[in-house]
Amino acid sequence: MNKGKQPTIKEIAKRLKISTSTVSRALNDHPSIGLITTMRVKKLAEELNYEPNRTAIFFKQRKTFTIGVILPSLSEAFFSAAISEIENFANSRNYTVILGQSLDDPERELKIINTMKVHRVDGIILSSAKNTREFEYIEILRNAGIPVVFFDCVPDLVQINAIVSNLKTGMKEAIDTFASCGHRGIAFINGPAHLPASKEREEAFIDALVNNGIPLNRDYIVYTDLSEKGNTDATLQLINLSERPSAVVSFNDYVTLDAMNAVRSKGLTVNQDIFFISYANYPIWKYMENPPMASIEQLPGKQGALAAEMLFELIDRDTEENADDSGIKQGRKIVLESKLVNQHV
Amino acid sequence: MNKGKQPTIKEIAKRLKISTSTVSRALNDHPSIGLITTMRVKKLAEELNYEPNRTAIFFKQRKTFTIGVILPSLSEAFFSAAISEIENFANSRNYTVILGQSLDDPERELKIINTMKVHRVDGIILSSAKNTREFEYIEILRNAGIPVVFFDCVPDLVQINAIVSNLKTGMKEAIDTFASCGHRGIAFINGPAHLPASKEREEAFIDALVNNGIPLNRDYIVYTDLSEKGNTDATLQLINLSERPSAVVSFNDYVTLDAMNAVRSKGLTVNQDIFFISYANYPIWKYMENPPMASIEQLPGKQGALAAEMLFELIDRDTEENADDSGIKQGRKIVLESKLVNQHV
DNA sequence: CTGTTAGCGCTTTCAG
DNA sequence: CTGAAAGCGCTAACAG
Repeated sequence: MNKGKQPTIKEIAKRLKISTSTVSRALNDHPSIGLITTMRVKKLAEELNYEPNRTAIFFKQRKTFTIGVILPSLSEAFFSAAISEIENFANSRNYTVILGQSLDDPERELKIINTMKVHRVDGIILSSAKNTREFEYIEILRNAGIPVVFFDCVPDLVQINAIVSNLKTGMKEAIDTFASCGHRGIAFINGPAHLPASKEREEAFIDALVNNGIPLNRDYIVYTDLSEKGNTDATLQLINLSERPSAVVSFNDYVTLDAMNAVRSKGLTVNQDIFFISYANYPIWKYMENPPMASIEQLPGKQGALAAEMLFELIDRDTEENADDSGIKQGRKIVLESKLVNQHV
Repeated sequence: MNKGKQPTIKEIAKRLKISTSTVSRALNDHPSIGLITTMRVKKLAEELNYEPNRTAIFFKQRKTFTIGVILPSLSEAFFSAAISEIENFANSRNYTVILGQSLDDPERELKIINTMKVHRVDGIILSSAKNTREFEYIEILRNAGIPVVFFDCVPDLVQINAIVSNLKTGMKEAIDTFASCGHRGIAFINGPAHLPASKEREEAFIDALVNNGIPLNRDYIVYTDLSEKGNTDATLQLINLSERPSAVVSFNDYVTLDAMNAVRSKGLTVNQDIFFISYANYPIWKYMENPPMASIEQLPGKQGALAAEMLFELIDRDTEENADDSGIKQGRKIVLESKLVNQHV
């Protein structure tokens, strides 16, 4: 029960009657240390059950081998898939992941970012809170020299690193699919208008309609704040139109779930009176008796992995002390094409 | 662009022509420092945008204000609900959460535990990997003086701290419900036999049958390894019996999802030919047209919060240096009753 | 190849 | 009320 009596290099040095620096070097396989000494040191370290005190190393090296991941919510399937892959990647590099959920609250987000800064994380992966409009933290982190990679919810700025998913390709496929099935009344339940993700979807929606020679009906675009009530209301708005649409693209699966409930509550039948396609983030369709017609896959796991990869590149670059300020890395963006998958029906 | 030129207490001391110790004390509101000095120090610190270097503090204080959370999977709803609450709780105490997913692999689990030990976390919350049979890490962590709280998947040992959910109450209610609806052919799709959680469920299942005067039919208890195939196979085993059961309790929602698919694939109808109740961990029933009859709620969020609470008690206790070894805290367990909820049908 | 020395930033006795 | 000095455990010039 050698409580708290963790051995240190000093202890090893004393027992071996050599200096601490030699011990340190031996332990780190420094080439300049003789093979025999190295062996002796390692052997004793083993015996004593020596473990380096990383807090000392962190302190000394100004590096923590820790990255921060900040997400709106840890309990949404999209994000848990992403973090799962991030953790995986980090783990393979012997990095540790620290975690924060913003709950889409900008204040909370800022607080988490500060905590992470204070913990001196080596980098941050961030999916911004939906309601964040001011991105002061970008400046804060830049000053602190902490690299950041965004994904999913990416601020509409140039000088940032991000994994973005091209929402347009998937939307086009969705509309094409609907059109080729003969649908003309195609509606769109979009998310909050201020989100880049909403704008992009909407543009793509309109483009795709035009492409298919379907005239745009403004009533067919409705908005939800993504709450259950918002989703339901938006859906009812569509259902109550004199000319009810027969096909609906929606912002994401959560919206679709509520929408389908609303549809049923009105005595209509999914996949008969009305068809759905949505951006995928909830992997349950295979279990539903009447799933949407298809999903636009956004590959959250892949996005997470790519974000991690990009972040580690930035970290490595920093570490290899590019003293020159070319290190002001211009924002780099990797685009991931969304695409239609899972023809459920 | 004061790159890397974070001000230190030394800097403040110099400018104010006082000693670093005074600065340190002032910053920490030490009572022995004069009000005026304290003010001056704080003011300058503010101006310089001083931020204490936590890595130095961690090093000095042998405390990292970080807890580790290790879960089998980050992408299962049950666990994301739990971690979400843990993060919440930790956040409110200004602690940081570091994260690891074992993917139910004992080796990986051990590796993560070592990483966390090395990062000197102040405590760990752990839901053990399903396949872990050897709990050497308990000893390791005890020696390292890192308190641990288990939840959900808890080793069957006495000297550990844990939040356990009493699976029996819920099972009893489930069987009672089935029985009161007139079901006599009640089956049980259990998880891997070696799990404490499976054993407990099975005991409760048998007890409850007896209680309701229903004779036990051994064929009505089947097992799955929780894979999709395992779930399907187990279900088919039941369906193919000469006397098909009319009601099924299953290990958890994921099992039920696959089971319901299997049932449908055989041309049977859920909630007509066969009824389901399962331990809840997947919040989607409200969206299903034919959900299970009810769910046995296990309150993952609450379990997480309780685990965090218990862990912080242990940490605080340690910190208030109970040098005496009464600190060999006997295992304490908090039991959470599972109960039947969501009468979906 | 190895030892000496200094120091990371902060806290904390011990003396005033 | 304040300062001087030591030290946490480790690394890294700089000397041999």
